[in-house]
Amino acid sequence: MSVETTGRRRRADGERSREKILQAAAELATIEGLNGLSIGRLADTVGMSKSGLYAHFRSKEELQLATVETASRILAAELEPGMVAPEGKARIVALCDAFLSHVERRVFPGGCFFASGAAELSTQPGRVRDAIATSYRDWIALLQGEVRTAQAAGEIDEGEDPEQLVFELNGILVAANVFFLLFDDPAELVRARRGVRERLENSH
Amino acid sequence: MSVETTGRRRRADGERSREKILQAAAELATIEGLNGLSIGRLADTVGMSKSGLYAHFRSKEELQLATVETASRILAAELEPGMVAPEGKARIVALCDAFLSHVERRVFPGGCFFASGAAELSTQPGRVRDAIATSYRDWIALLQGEVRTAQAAGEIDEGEDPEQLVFELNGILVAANVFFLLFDDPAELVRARRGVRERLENSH
DNA sequence: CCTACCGATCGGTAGG
DNA sequence: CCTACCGATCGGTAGG
Repeated sequence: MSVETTGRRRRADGERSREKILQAAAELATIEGLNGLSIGRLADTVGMSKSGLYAHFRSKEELQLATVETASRILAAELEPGMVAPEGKARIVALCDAFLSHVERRVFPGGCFFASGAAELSTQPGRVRDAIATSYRDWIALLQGEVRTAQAAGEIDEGEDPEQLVFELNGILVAANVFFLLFDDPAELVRARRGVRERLENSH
Repeated sequence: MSVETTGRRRRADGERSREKILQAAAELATIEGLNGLSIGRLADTVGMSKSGLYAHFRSKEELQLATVETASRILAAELEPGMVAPEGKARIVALCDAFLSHVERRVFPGGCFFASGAAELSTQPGRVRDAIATSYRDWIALLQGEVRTAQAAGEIDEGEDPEQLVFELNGILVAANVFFLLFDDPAELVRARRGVRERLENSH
């Protein structure tokens, strides 16, 4: 076995270990918060020493930023069933359903990672807050693009303001997330699915 | 000056001091979170020693519970302009406007105390979480009552499900709160006011 | 309401 | 990736 092979294996182990840490961090952060998440407890969770984590991330902020990135990839994978639906109105409904499904299945135990992170960090300036805001802007821009596509296809009235419509749809999703968790009641998700559909019907 | 008078004054001083602590706690909690709020920093903020706070509150949980109660009274006072509007549809609009106004004026620097608290504590069982859930239920029940009154008066279609309608209105308010803070953009509040009005118009 | 203190835990570092 | 450690801060208490 050459030195090169050993080197590759070591690097691969490091990658796997890093992924394991970030997966746990993304889940824990939706319960403890991104600030409440402590490196000591995270280390215990993944069966590692605190300084073991510092070998992967130079500071808590670096860990938080990598965690946001990981959460972003997890959410993108969850939204994939929506992204493969026919563009326009159908895709908007499928994206909203995929979002609500990932909340219901508690992919993140504390609900949507970004709703949780936004609520916690919206008043705390810094790189972590900015990363969350950027992810949210991307999500909103994605939905707005689909609204415009739907308008061009005649599925949604040209008189609808895409920003207004997406604000309202997103409001339904955010509310479903927080009240599903607070009241532990799936009826909130049912109301959200109905709300999304009726809002889109009323837009044509 | 009698002993009795001194006793009364001392008690009044204690009350004022307690109110000062709780006012600061309610504001700080929307930035640091109800868990992130530390007794040491809160003591510094109000110019008192840590153990001075423990003379008022036996534990952090007691302080948190008293803080939720204070926030509830602050919010009720903010909603008063809505409560004095004519019952039914007008009161619903006025209540939503009063809510959005208190967010815009940053009565709590981190936005709605209960949205912030719900996002933080919805997955953390305990008395504080329960107190926030109860306050939210009261708010929702209040709006649902106004919807039924409006239906009885013929202002809102009898076919509307009050739970569904209030879920959607509340969704607009929750979304306005989080995105106004995250993007620091008053346009989110404009969209919320428009969304509330259009949703109510479409219900008749 | 204060000073003085407790054990536990925080983020982070030295050195290997 | 580890052990061993740092100063700071946490919630909370003793005693006044």
